[in-house]
Amino acid sequence: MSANDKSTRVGDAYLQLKEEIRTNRLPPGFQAPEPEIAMRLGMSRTPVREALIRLEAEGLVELIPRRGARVLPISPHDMKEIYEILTALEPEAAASLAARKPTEKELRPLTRATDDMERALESGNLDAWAEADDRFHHALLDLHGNRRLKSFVSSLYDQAHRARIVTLRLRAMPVDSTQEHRDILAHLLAGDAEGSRRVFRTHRERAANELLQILENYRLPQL
Amino acid sequence: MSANDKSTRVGDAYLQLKEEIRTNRLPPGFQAPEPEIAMRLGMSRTPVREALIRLEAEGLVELIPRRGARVLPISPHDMKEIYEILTALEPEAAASLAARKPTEKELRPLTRATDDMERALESGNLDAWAEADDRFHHALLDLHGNRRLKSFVSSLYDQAHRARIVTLRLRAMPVDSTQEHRDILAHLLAGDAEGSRRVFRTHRERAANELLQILENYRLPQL
DNA sequence: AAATCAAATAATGTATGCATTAAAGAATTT
DNA sequence: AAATTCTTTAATGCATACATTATTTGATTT
Repeated sequence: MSANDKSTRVGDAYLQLKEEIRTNRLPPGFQAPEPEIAMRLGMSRTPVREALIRLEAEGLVELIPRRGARVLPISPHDMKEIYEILTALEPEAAASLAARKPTEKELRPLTRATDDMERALESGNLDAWAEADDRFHHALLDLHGNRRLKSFVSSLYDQAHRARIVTLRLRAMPVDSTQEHRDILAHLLAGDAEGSRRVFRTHRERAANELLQILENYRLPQL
Repeated sequence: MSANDKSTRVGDAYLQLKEEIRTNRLPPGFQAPEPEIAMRLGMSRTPVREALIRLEAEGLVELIPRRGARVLPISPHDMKEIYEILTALEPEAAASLAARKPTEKELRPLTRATDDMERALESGNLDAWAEADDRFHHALLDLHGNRRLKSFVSSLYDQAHRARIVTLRLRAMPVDSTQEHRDILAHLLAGDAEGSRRVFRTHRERAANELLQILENYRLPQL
């Protein structure tokens, strides 16, 4: 998960593998036996194995008995599952955050993230946009404070990440999405729980539809 | 998680430790170094270690560098976190299940669980009641079909389990709760999405309040 | 007796060894 | 050539070994 990653081999293996999966350097479907992975990472099988167990628990990897570790591909069905959960959780989190009337200062990280999204949009920097988008959602979870919620939702983000970076380039500029973040922020600032929930929910539903539409149009059954 | 637990030592260690934690034979706060646990389970450290990593990922155990594994206690704050998430997820799941108009036959497991809860209530068998209650919630998740949702919610049940069995005995018979399950079932049978959501949500909110109330009244800051 | 420091103990993190057994490949039969 | 059986190869699951280092114990000093 996140605890003891200070400078142990397990922690290194975990972080490195996770990053390589996120960035598609280890593409979906990639499969390799433990000894090979261990060799690539310059360590013995033991720490690699432990890292893989953690990655499996997070749904990024599958450990197949005699064939090694496999990077799990994401299908449209997976994305449906993920977005269905996000649609239930995030609007609720936004609502309860709004309900406790957060100060402008508290919401600063969200404001900054939204500003950055707008800036990135203007300059057409999609990577920067995606990064700010991610930051917005993570900051919201941080403010909300429910540790379990944050950790679970984060793992869903991680799972969906690859699909998102692919589709990001296959569609028009995310103008709506950016505007929706601005709206959510406004409702949070106003301490409007119901409004926050509603707008966030719309945001997630629209995003999910859009993404699934793209996966379908471009016939991407597997990412 | 759940995949290869056929008859490997890791799988055995995992299942056995999990069960001992659930049933308080390894009580909250219990701590022991790996070699000791390995000895108790009659195997070497290696498989124990791997099992512990999985249990840590599920939030049941904490691995503290030089002190061994610790069974995580559940505090009222933890229960709040857990119930907050369940309150967001389960009603939503019920609603979407209702929306697709499940047949009476499909809902049979829920009916049976509800019947069993009523029977257990009449005969005053609290353990049977708790088992049927659990069964109801799991069956709902199965019907709903979202694998990720089921696995996450299940892990939350597991975390909360100990607190629930303790409080079960510290309160009046769960008459309301049973009735609420009957109601939820009726709404599901009627294919009433909004009704299902509403009733389930009420159910969760009431249950959460009740439980937290008990923890507070009996001064149980740690379970 | 309290405090300080040194030696002993023990737990972890990791590497390595090894038996078992699935998968791949070779050899044989039909 | 296809099918079948036998060999070989190699990956896993687990045990074990070991260096490192936190913790405890014991000795020494004040």
